[in-house]
Amino acid sequence: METDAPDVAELAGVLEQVASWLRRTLRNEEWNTVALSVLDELVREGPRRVTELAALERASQPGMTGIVGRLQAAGLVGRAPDPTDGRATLVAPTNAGRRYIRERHAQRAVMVADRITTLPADDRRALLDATRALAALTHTTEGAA
Amino acid sequence: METDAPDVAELAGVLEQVASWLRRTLRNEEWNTVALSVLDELVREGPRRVTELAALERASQPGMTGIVGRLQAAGLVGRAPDPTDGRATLVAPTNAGRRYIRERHAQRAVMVADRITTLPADDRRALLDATRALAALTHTTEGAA
DNA sequence: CCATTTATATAAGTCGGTGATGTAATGGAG
DNA sequence: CTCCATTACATCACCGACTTATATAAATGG
Repeated sequence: METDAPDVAELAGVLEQVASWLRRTLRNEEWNTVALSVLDELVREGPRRVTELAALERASQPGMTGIVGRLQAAGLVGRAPDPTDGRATLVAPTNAGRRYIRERHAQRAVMVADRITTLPADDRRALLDATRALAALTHTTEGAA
Repeated sequence: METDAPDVAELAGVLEQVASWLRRTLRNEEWNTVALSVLDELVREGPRRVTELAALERASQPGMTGIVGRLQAAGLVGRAPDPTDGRATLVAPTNAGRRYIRERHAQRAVMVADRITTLPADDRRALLDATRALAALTHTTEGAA
């Protein structure tokens, strides 16, 4: 067997360790992972309904209502009635929310950069080369079935 | 400026999206992230004290005692007194715990493999080539200061 | 052998989550 | 238009997991 060629199972294991490392390192005291993910999604993709957010994060609708409520109380998102459907509420980031995400991204970039500078040059190269592929990995196409 | 060359900030952003994707996709109903990480750590690295685990996961010691207690109640880990220090408790995985982690890793590998097969060949290549670098990224040397 | 420190367990309280349910708006059938 | 089923969101009651503070037991230093 060729022990040098990493296989998919090995990659899968490493990915989970990366997730675990990020979780321990980027931990945020004031907002939990789901709330941050919601805010990030809203900043990246624009306004969303509460139910859409709940489905995205695999959370319950009441749970998402609570998260949105806390984000709103902190001034990071706003609620507005959906003009196309009177039952729905559109959640959108405020300027403060966008700024918060921007600052968090900057901190995170610094942390990752610090870490990367300690790696050998070929590892650094491999990581940067994999950026696009990693992004493609997360662009879920789970609608296909 | 060269828009084609991904920089570190972009990589950092993508990494967080990978973490978010893994969180949503590999979600486990019966055990939370920290408990799974603890069990994984014990299987990979061997027995650990409760306090060591708490520090690793950045959790409080009582919180970790609870997690270990639930894992023990489910038969996935065992407690034993540390022969070198009567105050300490060594937590070690049981065979059932090792089997649980093995099965979870297998499921995870299948999921990642499915996802990867839908990617273009060069993305697949880039990801596999980055496996070692990603692993290196998580081998924290934060003791250095 | 007593005092201090260390490792873990227990207790009380808080916070965030879920399921069940209520309310308001939409949309199709008659 | 009226009625009814469906949909979107909010509210309620409850539960589980985490936190700080404290207790217990063992090690360590005089």
